[in-house]
Amino acid sequence: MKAPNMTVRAHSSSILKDLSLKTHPLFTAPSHSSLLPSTKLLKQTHAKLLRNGEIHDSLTAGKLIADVATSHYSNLPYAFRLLSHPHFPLNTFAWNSLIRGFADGPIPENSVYVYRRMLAGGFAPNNYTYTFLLKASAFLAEPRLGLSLHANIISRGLDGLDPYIQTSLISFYAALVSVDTAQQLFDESSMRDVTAWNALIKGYLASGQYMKVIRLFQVMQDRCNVCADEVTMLSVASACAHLGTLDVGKWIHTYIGKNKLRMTLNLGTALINMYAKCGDIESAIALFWKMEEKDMRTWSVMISAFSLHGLAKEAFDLFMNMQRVGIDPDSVTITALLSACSHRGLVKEGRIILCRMSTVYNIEPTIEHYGCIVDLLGRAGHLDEALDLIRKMSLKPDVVLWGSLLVACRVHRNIEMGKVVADEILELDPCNAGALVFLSNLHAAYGNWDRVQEVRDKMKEQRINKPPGSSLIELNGVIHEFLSGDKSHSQVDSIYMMLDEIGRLARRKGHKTAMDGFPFDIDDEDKEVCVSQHSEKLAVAFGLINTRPGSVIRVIKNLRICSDCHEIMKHVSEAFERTVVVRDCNRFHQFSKGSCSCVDYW
DNA sequence: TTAGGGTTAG
Repeated sequence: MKAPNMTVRAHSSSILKDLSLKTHPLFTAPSHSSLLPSTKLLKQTHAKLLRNGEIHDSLTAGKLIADVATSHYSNLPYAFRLLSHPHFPLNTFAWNSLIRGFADGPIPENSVYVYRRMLAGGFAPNNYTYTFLLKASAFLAEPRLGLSLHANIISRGLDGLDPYIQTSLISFYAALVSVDTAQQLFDESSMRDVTAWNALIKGYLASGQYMKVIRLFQVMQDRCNVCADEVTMLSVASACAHLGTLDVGKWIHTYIGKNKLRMTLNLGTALINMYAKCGDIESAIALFWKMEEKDMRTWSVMISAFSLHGLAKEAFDLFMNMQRVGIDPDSVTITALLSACSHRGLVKEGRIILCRMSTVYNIEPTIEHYGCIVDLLGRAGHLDEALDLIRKMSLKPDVVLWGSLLVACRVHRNIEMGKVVADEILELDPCNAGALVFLSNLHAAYGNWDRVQEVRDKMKEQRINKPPGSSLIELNGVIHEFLSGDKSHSQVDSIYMMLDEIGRLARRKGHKTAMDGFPFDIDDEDKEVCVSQHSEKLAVAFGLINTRPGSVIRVIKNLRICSDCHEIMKHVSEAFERTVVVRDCNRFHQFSKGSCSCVDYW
């Protein structure tokens, strides 16, 4: 296959030319007394080879470079000096070893510099050389570099011969260009082993095409007779977690056991995450305690699982437990903990965690941490404190951070602050749908219909839309998706009849449609119709029709559940004697006997 | 004597 996008390739040559060896604080050669044991040994070997003259033997010298370059990245300048010595017997293996060392180190662009020196010295790169360089280009998030390397691979006739290069290219295209191009390369490749499949599947996972991940996993085994391995299962488990498909998730857990795949630390962690994200917290807990080995990620995943399910106390207990067994939290652990505070309104605890971050845990707060705190303070009604925190923090606030505060302003009906926040958002992102809708509703509330029209026109002109609400529900391993007001499902008539029935039962219990956040210039009746056909209601109606009485109905929603749907779900759980679990973009809501696990705080 | 695919929060 030819490298796509020739225009990019034409000017990408500058990437290979305008480079020099970059330094890094970690590259500073350690003083003699602080030499790592292995470094000391390497220097002794070097000295010995110099003394006995074996350094002039190309194979021996190459081995020394390889050992030095792959020992620790602080030794990379040492390896580079060795290789630059005028009498050093250079060979491709030595060059590759140095490229490999730099590609895995803190400054991957140095590997490209070494590659350029290798070419200038008249050495021909081989198939090994490009696997290291393509990895470096992925680390550097530099598509032009990868495309340029692909061009070199083709011109040297190395494409299509080596499965390692093929997979490296698939992986590079999936990560930095497009998964479609990766798929094209994969289709044209004659060597589709499990690693190539894994690279492709990972590409679909990274691009958010989760159903495709599961489909590919099936095709790979059923039609192509390739056995999945632990790495495949990691991607499939992650796709299940995103989709919330518990049945498929359970099936892959069984598949791992049946096919005797190794339950690695990473795979166990991915499965815990899958169970938690699919709403089965009990299985997540059971697997967590069953795992003999747990690393910081395993603990963090479990803490965030508790957080997602509104179990803040359990999240804090586990956090303490984690430290007791000597595992330090990282930035993700703290995010999970702060998010647990947010879901339960634990303002005091959240403030303490923020204070301790840099002093006790040695973690500098990032914009995400501030996001959690702003969310926590905002939801709890401490709007002034949240705004003050944003103004005082050393980081530049982003749209997401302001967005959290805007949601809080809407919930607590602080119109004045909401206006200020919406302006801040539009300053950063003039097309931000959330801020524009807020302003439109604000003008409508004051009857400024001209201004409303102005905002609406702008949204129309720029084709700005809020993402449509979508809900997923799994039935017998098949995922059914519903959009708001969806009439495309084959069971449309019975779904809408069930929806009417739910509405009747709810009204009998005194339910009145809650239409918060809706444009004020739509007729009340229209608003009611819109709300009554929200995607999660359609999914639950479908679930009620198609599942046996008493079974749990699980729905995954892409947006935050609205107040009306939240109330309706409570009625459904009571009237139909069903547990309804809804995962919205923030957390889980478990409705049972007329109430929700979030105790109406979300 | 070197190589490809890896889960987590927001």
